[in-house]
Order: sequence, then structure tokens, then C-alpha cells
Amino acid sequence: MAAGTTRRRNATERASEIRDAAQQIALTRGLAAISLRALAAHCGVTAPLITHYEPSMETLVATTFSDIAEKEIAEVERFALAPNKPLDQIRALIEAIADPARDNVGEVWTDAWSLGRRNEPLAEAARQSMDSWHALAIGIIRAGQDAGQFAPVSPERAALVLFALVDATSAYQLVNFRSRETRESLVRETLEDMLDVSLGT
Amino acid sequence: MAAGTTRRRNATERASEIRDAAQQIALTRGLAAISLRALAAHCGVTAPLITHYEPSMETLVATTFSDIAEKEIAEVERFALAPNKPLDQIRALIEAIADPARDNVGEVWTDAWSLGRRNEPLAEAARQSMDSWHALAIGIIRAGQDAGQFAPVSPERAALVLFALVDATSAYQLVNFRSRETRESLVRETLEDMLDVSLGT
DNA sequence: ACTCTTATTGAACAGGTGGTAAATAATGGT
DNA sequence: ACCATTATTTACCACCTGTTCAATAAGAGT
Repeated sequence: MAAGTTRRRNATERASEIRDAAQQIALTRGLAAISLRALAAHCGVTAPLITHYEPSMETLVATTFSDIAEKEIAEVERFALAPNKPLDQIRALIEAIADPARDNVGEVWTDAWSLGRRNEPLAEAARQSMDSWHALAIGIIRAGQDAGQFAPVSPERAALVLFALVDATSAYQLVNFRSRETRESLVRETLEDMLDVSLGT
Repeated sequence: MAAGTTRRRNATERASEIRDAAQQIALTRGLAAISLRALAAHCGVTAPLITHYEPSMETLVATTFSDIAEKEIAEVERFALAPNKPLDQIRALIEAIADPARDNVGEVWTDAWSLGRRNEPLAEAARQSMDSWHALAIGIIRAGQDAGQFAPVSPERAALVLFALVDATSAYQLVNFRSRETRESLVRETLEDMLDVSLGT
């Protein structure tokens, strides 16, 4: 900071700058790396100022996770629902989820489950975003069944299995278990079997 | 510590006391709670003494995880392989895995995936124990198929799906997503569908 | 120019983290 | 009874965590 020159910013602007910083830290160093000092350094500001805007790190971690997760869901939903036919939609969904650009978000999800045990707001945020994901999948699966293109399994259970596989492989990736190709085809082929459809590579 | 009386223990005894403490801390407060101070307090000893036995917290976390995971695998394996018929074995496997007494270990697994990203020895330990689990399941599945009782799916893929569901539901539990019954039946019913068998409740 | 509001800082606190060097004292061997 | 070994402690280090209080100063309104 240049001598005596303290930049002053309006509250809402600074607040969103801090939330942006929190998201960036979470995506690059994990949810556990969100701290007053890390945020302060990232914004070029002192620690107490962060406290002024975010009195509780616990809830900031939760809202940061929620922001990241909901943003991704919205993006994937837009991409997946672009096609008209359910078969193309489920293909788009799988394609979007498998995108390596999604890796960072997957890491944040694993952090959320681990930290959620001792951070109830975070646990609540995780449950909510999980429900959002399931709702998206269930909608597509129902439509496909109504069109007679998907096997008549329980949409709820199929969605549960789908994301359980997605989430597990996402965690596996953090410790480099198996290859990306193996992890991805595990999800794809199991979904193919469940719905009795063919998803492209 | 009473005045001037410093208990002195032989090295191997103290070493295993520290490792036991690490396991206890991991199971009750998570892998991330393993620290020099926590171990020292738990053993009623000063921090540098812990360093004397465990020069690296990073590797201690990894070995602690490995100890916990391998011990559980050995126990479950003994229980699952007790019956003779593969159908009874897979039932026993599922029953053992679903045991709520296993919850703490599940939490440690989720910690391992999250922390494994920045702790390579831990990641390596996770991969190894995952392979142990898969080997156990694959053996049972192969035997069942040889006996003509299980559907002729790829044993490797079936095991991968089985544990992906187990691992995901284990993570879900940390944030109280869905009920235990829902999580458990997700695993059981999917396995029933895959192998075309009936597993008791 | 002056005042009021408030964004921001500086300085401290108590406690946590892993880690090191050297002094202390208990033990086992002779 | 003495000595050598080594388990253990004491005293540090540098750095991290969240938090509080009062001082500072930038900006908005008049």
C-alpha cells in the first residue's frame, strides 16, 4: 500500500470482492484454505477488514461452497437442457460433468463432505446443492421415460446412483485412483445399463 | 506429571502408544486433527517427544489412515469369507459394510480423499487400501459367477461400482444426506440388479 | 470548508501449527 | 557404584489461526 493512500471502496463492491476471493481460494487450494489472512492477502487488505465483512469464517466457507456449486449447476443445466430430446439431454449432461474443467469443483465437493461433518451450514449447503443436481437428472430421466426411450426404472434411484458414481469418482481423482478414462467410463457405462440407452463417447 | 518423576518407557512401547493415539484421534476427530500437540496431550507427554518418534506428521497421517483402513479390511474379510457359498459371502460383505459401527472409518476415508490431494503418502495409502477392498469383492464375485449364481458381468467393473456407491454414501452420511436406510438400500439394490441376486435385508 | 459516517488500519491478544537445539534425568549394562 | 545410552523435557523458533479495540482517514453531504 503506497504511503498513506488507503483506497476506500463502497461496501457492496468490497463484499463481493471478498466473496470472489473466497471462491478463487477454494477452487485452487481447497475449502480448508479459506482463512482471514488468505483472504486479506488476496485482496491486499488487512485481516480485521475481512472480519468486518465476514464475521464468521464457518458461514463464509458454507456460502462460498454454495456459490461455487450452484453456479456450476446452473451452467451445466443450461448446457444439458439445450437439446430437445431427452437422449441428447442426458448425453449433454454426462459430457458436461465429465469435462476436466470441472475438476476443481469436484475437489471442493469432497472438501465439503469432509468439512461438513463439523460445519453444519456447510452440510446444509451440500444437501441443498445435491438436491439441485438430482432434480436436474430426474427431470431428464422422466422425460426420456415418457418418450419411451429410457428403461422404466425409478428416476429417483437412477439419479442417486448416477451422482453417487460421479461423486465417488470425483473423490477418487484427488488421490489419482485409476485413470480418468476408467473413472469416466464407470459412470457412463453404468448409466447406459441402467437406462438401457447408448451414450456417445 | 508429579514433581521430578519422569516416566520412561521403552521405545517400541511408546511408539505404538503414539500410533494408537493417532488412530483414536483420527476416528473421533478426523485425520486433520492429528497434530503434534494433540498427540502429546493424548499421551501426557511433550510435543518434541512425539517428533522424536514421528519426525513427519504428513507420513504419520498416512500410516495412521493405512492402519485404520487395513485393520478394517482384514476384519471384514474374515467375516465375509466365513461362509462357504459366494452368495452368503456377498451378503456377509454387504452386511459388514453397512454396520453403523463402521461410520467412523467412513469418515476417515472421506478425510483421506480430501487431504490426499496435498499429501502424496496418504494418497498412495488410499489407493492401496482401495485395491485391497476391490480384490476382496472381485474374489467373491468371480466365485459366484463360477458357481453360476451371479450374472456374468465384469467382476472388476462390478466391484468398482459397488465401492463407488459405498464410498459416496459414506461421504453423504457426513452431511446427513438422505436417511441411512436410503443410503444403504441404494448400495444393496444396485448390487442386486448388477449381479442378479437377492441379498437379504 | 466543515462534519459526519464508516471503511480501513495498527497493534495487540490467546492460541494453534510443525520443528529444532540443547539440557536433563531415567534406565540398562558393567 | 559408576558409566554410557537415550527417553524426555525445557526453551525456543517462525508462522499460522480467529478476534478485539481503538485510532485513522477517506469519502459523502451540507
